[in-house]
Amino acid sequence: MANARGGVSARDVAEAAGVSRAAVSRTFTPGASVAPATRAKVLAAAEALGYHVNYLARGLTRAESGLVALIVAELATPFRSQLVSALTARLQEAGKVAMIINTDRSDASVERALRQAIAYRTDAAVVLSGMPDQALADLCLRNGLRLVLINRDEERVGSVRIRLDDRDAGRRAFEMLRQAGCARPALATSFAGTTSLADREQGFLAAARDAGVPVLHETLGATSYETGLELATRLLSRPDRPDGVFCPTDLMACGVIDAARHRFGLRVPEDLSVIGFDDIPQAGWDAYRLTTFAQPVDGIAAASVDWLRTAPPDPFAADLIRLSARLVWRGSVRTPRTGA
Amino acid sequence: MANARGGVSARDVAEAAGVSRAAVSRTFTPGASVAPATRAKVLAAAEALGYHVNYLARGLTRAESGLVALIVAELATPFRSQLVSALTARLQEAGKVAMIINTDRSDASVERALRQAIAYRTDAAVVLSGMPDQALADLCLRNGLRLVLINRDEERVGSVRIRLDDRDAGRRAFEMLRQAGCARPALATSFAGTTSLADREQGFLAAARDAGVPVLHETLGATSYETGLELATRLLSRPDRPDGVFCPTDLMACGVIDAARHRFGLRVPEDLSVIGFDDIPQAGWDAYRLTTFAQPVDGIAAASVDWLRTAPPDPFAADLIRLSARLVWRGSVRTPRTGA
DNA sequence: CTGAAAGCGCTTACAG
DNA sequence: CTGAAAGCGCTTACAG
Repeated sequence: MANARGGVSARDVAEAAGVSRAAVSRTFTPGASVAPATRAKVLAAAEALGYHVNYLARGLTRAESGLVALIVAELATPFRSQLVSALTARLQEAGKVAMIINTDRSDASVERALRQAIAYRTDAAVVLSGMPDQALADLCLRNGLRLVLINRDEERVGSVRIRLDDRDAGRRAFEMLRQAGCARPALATSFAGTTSLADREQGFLAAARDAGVPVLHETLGATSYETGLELATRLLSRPDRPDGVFCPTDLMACGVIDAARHRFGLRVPEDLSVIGFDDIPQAGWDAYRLTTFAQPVDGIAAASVDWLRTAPPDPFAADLIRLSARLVWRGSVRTPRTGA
Repeated sequence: MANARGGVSARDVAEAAGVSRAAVSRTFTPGASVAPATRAKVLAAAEALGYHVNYLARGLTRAESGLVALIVAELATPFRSQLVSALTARLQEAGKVAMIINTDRSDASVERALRQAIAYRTDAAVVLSGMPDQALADLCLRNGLRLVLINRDEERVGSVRIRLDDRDAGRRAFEMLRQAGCARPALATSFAGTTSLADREQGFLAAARDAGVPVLHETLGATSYETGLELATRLLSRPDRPDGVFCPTDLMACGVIDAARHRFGLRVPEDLSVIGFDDIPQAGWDAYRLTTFAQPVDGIAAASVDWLRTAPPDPFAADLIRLSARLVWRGSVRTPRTGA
């Protein structure tokens, strides 16, 4: 009981059990060779004293700390919190523990977050928001931590990116609107500049171009419910009112639906078809029944943790894992049958 | 560059700067005395090498690790994720970092979580889900970590509980329904047995008893949207159909509103008044406009972190901090004017 | 299988 | 203000 915070250490246990400190260490190291009798004595003493291996000290001698940093902005958002939850669970299964670091998405705050991760010698940092430049990524590498970039576009040597087929989903969204008989499709976008968002939008626009159909397009604020509300208000106030709209985010789509219904007295999908992206829980609620693309949240988490466990560290490779967004058909898009 | 994971250490910096390791340490210790010139040399060398103080090692010598464990189940729920987000932010402001540990709320998993926190020598554990028994709490204390119990009822010596005036809110909910002219008030509860939930319900029931009004009461499942849907379905199928209902959770309230509207064709609040609790973002959405009690999420986070910073550790005291839930009046309860 | 010893990267009295 | 030294709590060859 002689350390800085008065906890119980391996030495206390060793004394109580009448063995060496090494024997205590071995007892708590899977696979180490300890005689059953020794082991039993150690375990008994440890239990009696309330001993727990100090992972901080262990992290100092071993190559791994067991810590993984999750770098994220706006954690309270439905999609974000689902992803963090899945990541935390998967990490736990793999014997790691998640440390969460908030950012505001600015370069400075992402840098601060990463430096924090380095200081704690986390085994890896999973970036959900913002984007470190290559110099920062190199700094991480040099300090022995691996980088997982989720839904980020630019490649960084020594890291893995996990991406969806956003562009393709955007195209499919357009096709669905066409098949639903929408004559005036619209796109509601935000100023949040992440590439996964941009890809969804580009895909939609490209498909429209190919089909020779003009699209009504409004852009505003963040990817929030409130933005959806306001965007719909603008779109639906136009003389050439759209009859179908694709939102790169479910939160925006919920806002669009509510504005259409409650502020314009429109019916969804009869008067306006709406397609979202993410498949947050609210998308399945009776008030929305939103047709949307589901992000494979658990698949993303599993792929991240798997890569960390199995991919050999390679400071020159920039890995890429592509996952698919699955269409979830609910009631917010007209079917040809229900059609106007 | 000689450690287990090949990172850069204070020794490397000391060599490069031509000073002692102690000088490097002092440069990164606020308030330590270092000559400006020495400091400058160290900083330059550190920058060039990409050095970061190893917090794991620092945590070994100092009394604090800077780590705080957040122990939580169902992180992806709106209220939970808001609280975790606020806690993380406040902790960060205080120079700490949050480690999140998932539980399934069972005693075994809470114990596992706490032992994990002890192993990492976190400065504190904030318990949002489940409840450690006194023996476990003692184990934490003995290992130098403080306990913050949020919305938990039983007191634990050596910890602080942060509680709301749940009982009172329950009473107020009943009064509101009465004033709205509801003749057949109902209570929709879940089987989730936390005391804050129970207190809200008890308060409601007690007020009804005092007023001599019988209350229709159904109980089911978890505190989820789905439970709300099902509970409303049962309640609204009864011959003595309620005209007002209090839900101890906004998620349940959203389910109740959706069932009333979309499955029974009822109007809210004209046919059914609904009151929730939490004030999750969705409560403010146009589809719900839910009248509810707001949990002071940031206040809870601030109080937690403040206590950690300022309350002197006392292994015999069981502190209690009471916060108020603020009524947020929106449109889901009839006003006497709109009344039937 | 076991213990003594060295080492991981820090910090902190202690002399100077 | 500065450095040598001891110590925090572990793990891991190294002998035995």
